[in-house]
Amino acid sequence: MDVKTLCLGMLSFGEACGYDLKKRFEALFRHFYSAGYGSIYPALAELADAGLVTCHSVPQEGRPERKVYRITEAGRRQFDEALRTTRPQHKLRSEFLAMIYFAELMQPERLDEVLDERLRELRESEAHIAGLQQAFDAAVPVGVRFVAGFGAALARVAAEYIEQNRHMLSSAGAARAPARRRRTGQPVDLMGTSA
Amino acid sequence: MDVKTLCLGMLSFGEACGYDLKKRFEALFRHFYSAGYGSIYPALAELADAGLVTCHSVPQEGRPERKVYRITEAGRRQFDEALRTTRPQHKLRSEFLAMIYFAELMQPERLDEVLDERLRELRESEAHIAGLQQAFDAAVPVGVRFVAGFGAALARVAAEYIEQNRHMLSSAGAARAPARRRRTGQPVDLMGTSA
DNA sequence: TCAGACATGTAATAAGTTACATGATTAG
DNA sequence: CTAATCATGTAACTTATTACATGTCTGA
Repeated sequence: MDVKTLCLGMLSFGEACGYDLKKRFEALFRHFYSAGYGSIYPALAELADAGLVTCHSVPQEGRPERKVYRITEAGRRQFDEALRTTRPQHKLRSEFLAMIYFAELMQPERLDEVLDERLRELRESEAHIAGLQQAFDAAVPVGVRFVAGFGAALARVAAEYIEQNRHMLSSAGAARAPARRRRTGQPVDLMGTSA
Repeated sequence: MDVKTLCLGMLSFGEACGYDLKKRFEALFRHFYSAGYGSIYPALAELADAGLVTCHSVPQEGRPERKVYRITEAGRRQFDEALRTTRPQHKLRSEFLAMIYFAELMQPERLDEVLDERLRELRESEAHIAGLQQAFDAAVPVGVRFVAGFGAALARVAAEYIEQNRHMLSSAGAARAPARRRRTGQPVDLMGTSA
């Protein structure tokens, strides 16, 4: 599911211009998918070229014109096909966790800074989703509800985990382990394969 | 934190060849970071060019030679710098959630298939991490423990969420909502902005 | 007056994934 | 005999990110 397919899917809920789509992605997909103008506009142009959407320009007073895109029947078929055949991946790329992995090489202040920043982002994400959920009415598709709840659940647990376990990263534990490794000079058996 | 920096960090725990690094990434980073040979080998070559690691070839009988990489002092400084200054992002790209977002457009069987597949992957991830954790001994760095626990917590909650909420995606709810939209012909207000 | 919303796009760049290419050994 | 493990790499491809480019209106 690339940005192109996602735009197609979004348009199946109703017409929109590129700017609208960006806002919707921002509001609803923020916690699990990102898409900037640099990928949305080219995607819409390609969809139009392929006849999967139509585009009509709407001039406006005092603002730039809107290019409103609407999905075609061919577009709906194409999206349906994508839903049936695309393998839905779920990929996390966390430089945060990668960094924490090396916690013992970090300054305690830096470590706190990184953890606090992540907590702040998680809290913000929780609040954002809570705001969305409050605005949901009966007509909101079940999938939209489901993914919002999913995001809320993950953010809550991630924040709790950090709060409840960050103590193990601080001085107490961090001071001993590296000392031991420096004494022996042996690489750590990180996978338990040599034991 | 790109693959290059991550290789540098891994090498700070002990020397290794590209093949080893791949295995370690696979074992320890699998749930939050992916790196294939196609990114690891070029990364190591660049690190060597920059003098951040040294490389010595070790011929072996009956197997291809190993190119063993060892981090240099300059390399340690560079990695330290990266830990101090890199902004640790945490990015999820979930085509799974994107697909579920459109659940009402999916065939019930396909929906089940997708949910079951994700559950299977989550269970596998949980089992994999549990295996790692059992092999941990006292010398395992605290950061390694922390990220393993983090992954376990997230996988558990994700699986629970799916199991406890998948019912809302099935026929009962899914049948009504789209009907309403088709009757009115109005785009759904997905962000609660027009309410 | 100054930031932010509205609205579109292109081009350069970065980065990773996939496929290709090779080849011996070993366990089932 | 067949698949997996060991071990290295390149090249093409796909994709998204970032910076650039432009300009008005509105609210604080």
